[in-house]
Amino acid sequence: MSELESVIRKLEALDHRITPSRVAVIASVLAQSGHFSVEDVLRQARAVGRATVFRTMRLLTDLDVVCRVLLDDGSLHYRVSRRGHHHHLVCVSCGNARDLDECAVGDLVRELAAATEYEIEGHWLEFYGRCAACRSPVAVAARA
Amino acid sequence: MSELESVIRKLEALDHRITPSRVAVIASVLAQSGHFSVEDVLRQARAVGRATVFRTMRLLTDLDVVCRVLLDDGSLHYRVSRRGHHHHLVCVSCGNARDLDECAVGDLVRELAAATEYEIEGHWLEFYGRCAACRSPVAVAARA
DNA sequence: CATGACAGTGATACTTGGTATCAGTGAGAC
DNA sequence: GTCTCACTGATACCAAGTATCACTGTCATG
Repeated sequence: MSELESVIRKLEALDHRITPSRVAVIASVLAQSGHFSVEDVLRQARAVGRATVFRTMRLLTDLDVVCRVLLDDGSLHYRVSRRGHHHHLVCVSCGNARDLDECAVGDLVRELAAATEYEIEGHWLEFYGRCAACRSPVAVAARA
Repeated sequence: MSELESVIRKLEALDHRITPSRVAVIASVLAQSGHFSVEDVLRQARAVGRATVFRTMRLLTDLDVVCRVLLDDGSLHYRVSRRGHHHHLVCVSCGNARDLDECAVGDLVRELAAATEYEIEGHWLEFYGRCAACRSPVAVAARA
């Protein structure tokens, strides 16, 4: 079963209709490498209305098909989500994002809950850095 | 020395002028309890132009007088910053934010850097939860 | 088949949060 | 006095996202 089909099954399972517009958006999303903005999807699925793209992105977010990535300039991007709760490490130079295998703040959340009497419901964690490729002398020279 | 004076000194030290508009914005910022939006400041310093408020907020952010707080609805707020790098725990019910004493992901950053060959430059970490007051039966009953 | 309900649609107007522009102002240097 | 220049407010603008609305395709029912 292709990824596209599997997303479509998810939609069907929740009584959402499978429409050409939705398929176009989903296909465009799945074709993205790394993280992408709604604009990227809009550009690739020109036939689909702006509102529909936003609506479909929200649907996909609710279905955990994509997750949101907060860039260090404050802009919101998306990324195909192939696992559950996790965090991202975003290269500020080339823009690539990689998923971190597990959520490393679970212990922290428990400690915090005990220390503060808050009931902790969620958290945002993103790391920003420079990937190996962007740190290599070649890349550095090319940028200069 | 009042907090206001101390902020003014910081500005002076960096050759920024002390103007009535800036003083009004800074006073309004310092008067806020917890986190606040630019709109809150605009509302309290009506005589000051919109652009100037935004400009001054950026100045204060650069000077570490305030820090930015990302709310769980994605909106950006500010908070008077009385220490260095730290994170926030925001109550999703009453909106109060508290500072966490230290950045708990320092070790994590070092581990990550070793594991991924990224040079890690920064991170965003915010926790969302429900504070003790908002979890108390009285508060729960009052909300119902 | 008719028809009615309704999820979904695209165009478009709007809102929100923030930035760019620009002519004007006031304080200090000379 | 006058020149410079940081700073100002008004305003136009921009990007991202949402609300509205008339329309469409699908499906269940009579």
